Amino acid sequence: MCDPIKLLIVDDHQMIIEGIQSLLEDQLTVKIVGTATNAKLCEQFFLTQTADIVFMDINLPDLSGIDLTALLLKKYPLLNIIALSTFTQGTYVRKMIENGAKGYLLKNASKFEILKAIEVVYSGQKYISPEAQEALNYELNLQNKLPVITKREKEVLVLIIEGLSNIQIAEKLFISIDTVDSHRKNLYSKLNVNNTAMLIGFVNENKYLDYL
Amino acid sequence: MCDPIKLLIVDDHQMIIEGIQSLLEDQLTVKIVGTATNAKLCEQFFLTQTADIVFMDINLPDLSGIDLTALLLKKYPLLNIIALSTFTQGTYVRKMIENGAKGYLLKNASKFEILKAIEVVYSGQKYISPEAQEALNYELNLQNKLPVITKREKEVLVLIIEGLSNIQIAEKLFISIDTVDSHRKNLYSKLNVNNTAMLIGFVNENKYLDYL
DNA sequence: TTTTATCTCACGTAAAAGGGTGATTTTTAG
DNA sequence: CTAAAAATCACCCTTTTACGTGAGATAAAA
Repeated sequence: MCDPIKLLIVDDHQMIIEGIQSLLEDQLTVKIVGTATNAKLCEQFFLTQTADIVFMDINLPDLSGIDLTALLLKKYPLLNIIALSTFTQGTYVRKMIENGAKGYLLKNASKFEILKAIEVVYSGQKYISPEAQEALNYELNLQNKLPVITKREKEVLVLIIEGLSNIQIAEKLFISIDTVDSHRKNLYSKLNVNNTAMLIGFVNENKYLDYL
Repeated sequence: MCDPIKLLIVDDHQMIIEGIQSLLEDQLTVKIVGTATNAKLCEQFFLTQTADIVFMDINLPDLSGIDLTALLLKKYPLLNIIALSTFTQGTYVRKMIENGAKGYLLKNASKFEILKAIEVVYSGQKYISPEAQEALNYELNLQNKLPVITKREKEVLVLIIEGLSNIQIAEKLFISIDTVDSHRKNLYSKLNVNNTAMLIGFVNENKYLDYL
């Protein structure tokens, strides 16, 4: 018989760690070799030990799981990281996968699903939970449908949202007021709105700035 | 020796339920008499059974834990409900306490803190975790410092945020444009901003509409 | 009852936004 | 290298905001 799969759990919630341990304690094929409640402890773990699979929470106190994933994979490219999240936010799923995570699990996952994720990822494939996959599809779909704006337009957009007038924006970007006005008009046109409030509403509703 | 304290866990995350069970399984003073992964199942539980303490997650799939707390306490006023949340959002803490919850625990609570919360609440007192208390204080503090606006001003504010012009707002509220303009001016003055974008920015940053 | 807050409306002015059109330069990508 | 996209600027006109000031009507609180 082969060695059990070495699992590291990174999550700042003791309950979650205990929950996973409890769910997996009778499982001989998986062994929890460590737990970390923040990014720093996780990094320290890898200084002396290793793991086959990492369960990575998205929300960590010191560093986001998204960034920690990128950081770890830069050092240890062969690591199998499975995201562990409370919410099904397409943006998170997308970013984790982009950063090299091999799987995405929700915290309401059943024991069966957890084991499946571990096995699938350990065998070299990806495992994304159905809800997360759906959110990801929705996200990618939405992303394709969202209007594309240019770099400069984004700069102007951000400043508009911050409450600057066209004049102030012009001063800040060292361009003419007319140019700012042009960018503003193009934004209105592309995002299909016709005043500042609607512009900001669009950005908020679609979390538009996350895409740029 | 007295009977163990009957505990009901309401949380849609299997890991959390398992985690709490695992943390409390060697504890003879507490017995988990049920678990519910949504509001409906929780209500059904109380049709046939009862509990001394309820661990109530804030984020449930069908109904928020905040609303479910209010609903349960209307039917069973003597219930001891302890909120269970991932995040320390002052608004949540405030609303749960306002709705009659007897305690507030974070999901990164230790076994010791969980037991303490159960005991304190069971003895008739309130238990709010330090972080939650701090957030609550901050919230209440902030709340006192936030400008007060009138009912009508709020109506106008909401419509401004939705992107309506003064004219459209005037039509909607059956008042003159000048009146809308007055309300707008008063809003700007009270919230210390000087254009629409800053107004919306203020509302978003302070989650201002939650207070009204 | 009397004060106070709220809601209402009006007038006027200056600044800014909203909308259209067109044109030049610079960058980027095929 | 060349076509397309992006960024720049200009001018026009209308509408809307922004800001000030004042004031009557009504409802709530002291």
